[in-house]
Amino acid sequence: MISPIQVRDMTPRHLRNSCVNCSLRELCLPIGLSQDEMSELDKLITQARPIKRGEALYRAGEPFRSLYAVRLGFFKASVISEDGREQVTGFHMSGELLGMDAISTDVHTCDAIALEDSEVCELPFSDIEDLSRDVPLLQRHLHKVMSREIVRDHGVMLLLGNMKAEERLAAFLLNLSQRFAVRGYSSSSFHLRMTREEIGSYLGLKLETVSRTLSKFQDQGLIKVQNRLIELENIDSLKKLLNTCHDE
Amino acid sequence: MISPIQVRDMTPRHLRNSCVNCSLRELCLPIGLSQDEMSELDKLITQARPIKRGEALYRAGEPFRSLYAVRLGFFKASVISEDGREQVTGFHMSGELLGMDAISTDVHTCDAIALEDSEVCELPFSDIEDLSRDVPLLQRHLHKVMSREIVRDHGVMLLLGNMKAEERLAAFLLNLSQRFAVRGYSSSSFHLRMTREEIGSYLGLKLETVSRTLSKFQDQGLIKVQNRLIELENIDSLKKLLNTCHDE
DNA sequence: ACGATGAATTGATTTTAATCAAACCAGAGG
DNA sequence: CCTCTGGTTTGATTAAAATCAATTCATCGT
Repeated sequence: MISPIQVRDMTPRHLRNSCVNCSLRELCLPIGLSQDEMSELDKLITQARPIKRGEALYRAGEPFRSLYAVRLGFFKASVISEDGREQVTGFHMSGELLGMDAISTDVHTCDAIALEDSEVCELPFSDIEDLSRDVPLLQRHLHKVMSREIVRDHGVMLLLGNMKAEERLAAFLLNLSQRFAVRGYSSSSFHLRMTREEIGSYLGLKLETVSRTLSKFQDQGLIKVQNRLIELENIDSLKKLLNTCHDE
Repeated sequence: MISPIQVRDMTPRHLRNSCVNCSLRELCLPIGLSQDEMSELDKLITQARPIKRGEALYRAGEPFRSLYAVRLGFFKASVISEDGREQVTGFHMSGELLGMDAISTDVHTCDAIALEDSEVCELPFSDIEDLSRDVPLLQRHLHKVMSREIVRDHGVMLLLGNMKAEERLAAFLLNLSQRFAVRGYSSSSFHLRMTREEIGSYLGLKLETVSRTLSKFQDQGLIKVQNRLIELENIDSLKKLLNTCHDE
């Protein structure tokens, strides 16, 4: 049986061959399924579906049928307000689950757009529910994954409600860094898949502010920026930017 | 059997007597359980627990065992960042469910503080999971409730990321108004249970800005403010404040 | 290789909300 | 009834980020 640790340390390349593995990281990884349960799960998962850069995996308003596990690539999820303002609610990379917002109304409430050529596994939600009735570990894990999304959202609220531009950017870069690290990529050097405007939308800033703040970090020797390539040169100082208490 | 509409229209007073009813609105209301299933559910629910104004229902760091359905009263939920900044993540009133963030790690990540004398039903989560394996409608509904929380959080992100102070306040007041209405209270006249500072924390504003903005609304004849008593005098104009597109 | 296009940077200015500061008010307890 | 306290309002000033505007840069297709 595959232990959580083993899979967690696998490089993305290793994850490519099995669709079960792809969905494992977020949906059903740390749960120790039996062989039988694994193969049940396997049946559930349809062929991997490729999504080209710029394409939508789904859009707000479309009927909800499935969750999607990102197998490969990079997505942004965003909501559009009635008056047309976009708010990016998250960036999602391999192993993460998309579409949980849609369960509540059986209609997608976000757009999910691929920011690079990507692949997803489609997980029909009614199958997940059926299976999770028979496999308590899966049930438990589904709940954890949804809860984790709520916790993540609370973190973003804290960021948007309390932090200054510099802190937001620092938090953003450190978060990306950490997530790349988990996936076996460099934590200190990575390529941003999104525009400054999309970063700004996520962080509640205008694109000019994002650009300026990145430049400032560069001037301070914290990072190196070459267009979308970011190198973190002083992670500790970035972290200090976050922990420094400003008020009271 | 109780239809959703019936219960939805019940006044809070009617909801007092049965603990099942209290948790119905959010957790298991719109699902049409059989009598048997209802009584199963009933067993699960422990005695209502009173929480005095100012007391914590739970605090971040405490082990997670149960979700809580607010039976009566008013709560704020808030996260504290490492450096001590508070972000109110939500206000919760009767019929709403608290604690879903804790499922992910089995530890509470928020504080939940009563803003007036309140009562909650404790719903041991392992019981919910057990029961929801046998009662698909409950399973489905639990998923919907968690998903709704995610959608709600996305709405807050949109508010924090995109809106100006006036829009945030307008959205906040209209949201409260609507939620009071659903519970059979006046939608145009209500008492704020929270301080200006708590409103500000939720909306990503300082308390002075909240106060000033309320005063401005009053000057414009949109609302009347007498300390914590709010009267909405021109709901349409408040809504217009939201829908008006400012950029592009 | 070259122009076109979308993205990013940088500067100048304005707007917005935060901050600092000083009253003011309402309710609780003696 | 009065005082104390926490909460609120309001004003003056400052700080932060948005906005407006102009280049510059990078990529892609021809």
